[in-house]
Amino acid sequence: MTIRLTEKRQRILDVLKQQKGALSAGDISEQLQDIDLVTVYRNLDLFVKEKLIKRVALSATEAQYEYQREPHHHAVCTDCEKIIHFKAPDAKIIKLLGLEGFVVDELEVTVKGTCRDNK
Amino acid sequence: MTIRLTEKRQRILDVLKQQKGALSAGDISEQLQDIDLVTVYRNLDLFVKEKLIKRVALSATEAQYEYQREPHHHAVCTDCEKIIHFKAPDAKIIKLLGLEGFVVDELEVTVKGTCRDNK
DNA sequence: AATTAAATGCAAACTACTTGCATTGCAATG
DNA sequence: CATTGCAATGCAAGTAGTTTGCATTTAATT
Repeated sequence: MTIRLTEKRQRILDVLKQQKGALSAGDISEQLQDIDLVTVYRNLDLFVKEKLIKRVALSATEAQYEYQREPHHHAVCTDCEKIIHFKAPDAKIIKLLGLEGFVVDELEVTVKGTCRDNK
Repeated sequence: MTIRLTEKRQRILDVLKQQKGALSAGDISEQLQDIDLVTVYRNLDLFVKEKLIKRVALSATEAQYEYQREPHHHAVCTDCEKIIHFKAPDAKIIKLLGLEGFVVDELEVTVKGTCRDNK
């Protein structure tokens, strides 16, 4: 399946592309006042299916989406709420997990703690 | 701060304690018909603050809560939606992450993939 | 027993998200 | 170039999960 990259889709995707971190549907809609929120939702779903973006579960209250650059993980600072992106040796970690009878497609590491800024 | 363990709180906590996996507020409310859903929500929030239970972001549509036994991680099967709990050598993994200037309090590993049952 | 504060329930509000349906836009075909 | 058809969008309304306000009950303290 290949998707049609309409002008509105392009612009929604651009907002995510320009953003370093994650955005909610509402955040995106605010930046694109002429595009209906419903259209934003529908296209975010589509982009996730197409693996152009990723839905991340960092907020408890709303879904957030990130443009899919190289895969990476998240460190959430419980003091300042800042989210740090980092890479890790995924293959090594998966080996450490020792999961028998489970084929890993995707690894997601989230750590909570405090960043140096809060000392 | 220490909390008062009322009868209803006890019963809400018991439901979670008996459950191996995670439950939503609605799930719990169904099992405790005489306790108002609002009370369930309020106490779940309280338990999370008290670190008696943990809020996990495994479902996209609703919050789920788990009784806090030993810390563990989750493997989500994308075919059958089953959630497998497993332990991992957390200290070793944290070392592998090489996070400079970030003090890790909590490690959360989630993997997505397929379990043997779906072959 | 009287006082006070916390816990609970009910109704209503609020927020994130989804669905139905009418309209518009676009692409392919004759 | 007009016609057909389907995909994309918007609007309004609906749904689901969660929160808030307020009155009432329960429980601890004196």
